[in-house]
Amino acid sequence: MTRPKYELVADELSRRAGDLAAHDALPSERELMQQLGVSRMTVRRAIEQLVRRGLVYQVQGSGTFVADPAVVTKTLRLTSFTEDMEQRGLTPTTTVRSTGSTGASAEIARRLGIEPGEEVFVLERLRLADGTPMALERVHLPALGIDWASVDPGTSLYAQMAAEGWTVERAAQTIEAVNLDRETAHALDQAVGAAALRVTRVTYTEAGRPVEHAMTIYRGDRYGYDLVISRDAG
Amino acid sequence: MTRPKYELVADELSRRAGDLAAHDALPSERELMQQLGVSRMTVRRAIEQLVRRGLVYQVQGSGTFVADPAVVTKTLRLTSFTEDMEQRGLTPTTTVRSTGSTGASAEIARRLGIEPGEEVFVLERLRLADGTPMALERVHLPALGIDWASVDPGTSLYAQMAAEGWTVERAAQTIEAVNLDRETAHALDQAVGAAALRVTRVTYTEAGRPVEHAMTIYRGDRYGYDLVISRDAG
DNA sequence: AAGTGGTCTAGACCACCGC
DNA sequence: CGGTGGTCTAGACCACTTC
Repeated sequence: MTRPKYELVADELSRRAGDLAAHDALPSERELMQQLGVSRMTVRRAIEQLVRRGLVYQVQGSGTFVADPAVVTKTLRLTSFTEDMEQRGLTPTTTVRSTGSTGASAEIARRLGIEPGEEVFVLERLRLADGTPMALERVHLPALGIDWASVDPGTSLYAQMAAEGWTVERAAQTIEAVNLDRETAHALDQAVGAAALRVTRVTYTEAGRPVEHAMTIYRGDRYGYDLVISRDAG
Repeated sequence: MTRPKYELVADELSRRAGDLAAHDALPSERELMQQLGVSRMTVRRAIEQLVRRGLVYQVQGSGTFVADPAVVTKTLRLTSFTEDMEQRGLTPTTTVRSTGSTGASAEIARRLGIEPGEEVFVLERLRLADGTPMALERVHLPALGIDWASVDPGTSLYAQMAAEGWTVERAAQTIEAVNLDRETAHALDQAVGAAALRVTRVTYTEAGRPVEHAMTIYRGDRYGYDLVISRDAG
């Protein structure tokens, strides 16, 4: 399975765009076909990727131009805590506070698309970055045919699911601001009442099957949520 | 300018998917070409849109299937406060607290890609939903050749910019949790120290030109930030 | 009028799935 | 093996910008 041609073309164009100044024009699509020896559709598909990354922009009747690099390419991606921290240059670690099984509450069952009372695996983990507590996370996992009790809860859950054929693809999140209660404040080494971000996430496979419900409390003084959004909806 | 054919096909397929159950298969691409009298590329382009919206998913060698509808299609879009509230079934209003011009601070200048001290228009607005204060917003606008002082600050700034040829396309946001200070708490009718969301946004045109810097404080007890994100980066 | 991106066609071959 | 989606070609015409 070699890389498709349009990705190679995208790489090449990405390199060229890097050598140009903002708002400089790239060669026209027809010129690129000849230079690179590919069809126009392949050129267009490559450019389409760069447009989505915010690297170039197109103007009908005029041309394709290098975008101003200020926005960077920090597109919104579904990432794990581990990836997230590593991207910030921090070393992530995890302390497991508790594990176990329970019957799903009405709320959790609704969000996971299962019946209330159905068995779910519950996991509470403290997430640290460079040894400092950053977040407290409570995860609910449906059975999925996985023996969660025998899985090391300190490792990546996504990797475990992937090994069993469940590939996460999409997540719906709600971000809220909350004041820390006594217990959570203590776990995060914060003052009671300090502001924190509560992120509630339901993760889905490509087919829309919910495979994880997670509620995470992030320290407000150490964590911010960065995202780039665009006007169209795809 | 009629709607392109692939959008009509996407509409038709969207209708059909609605009549099917989750995980039912759509007709194959080759069958759809014949049924709809279009080429395969047009069919694929239509399906591509539906995949991005999370409505269907494709499995190579197998087929195209209706996704489980639980995720909804609430994709992340760049919206205004007005659109946002209306989507939640609330009536948005705005109170302008102050307007004026000033020299850009180093931080604001950096983010807007202008020189420190360069003139920016500053606008502070209280945003209400059904009469209840929801957010306090401080906006910094670069000149852009627009006479901001003569613009009604209670209306949509994006609409004003669009009228002058500046189309917003993308925004970078940082979401943080903060405890309300005395002044802001008073404006939002909240207790001092209550948790709130601080959203700092820089808005860009498609070409990457910054056209707005906004810092908005949302009441934590009345506002949550919903978003759907996917694994790939485009 | 010439050149650009936007849409669309009619083919082809490849990689993968399920029988 | 046949059928599926994934990639790719070589054309064509349209809508738009620029001169």
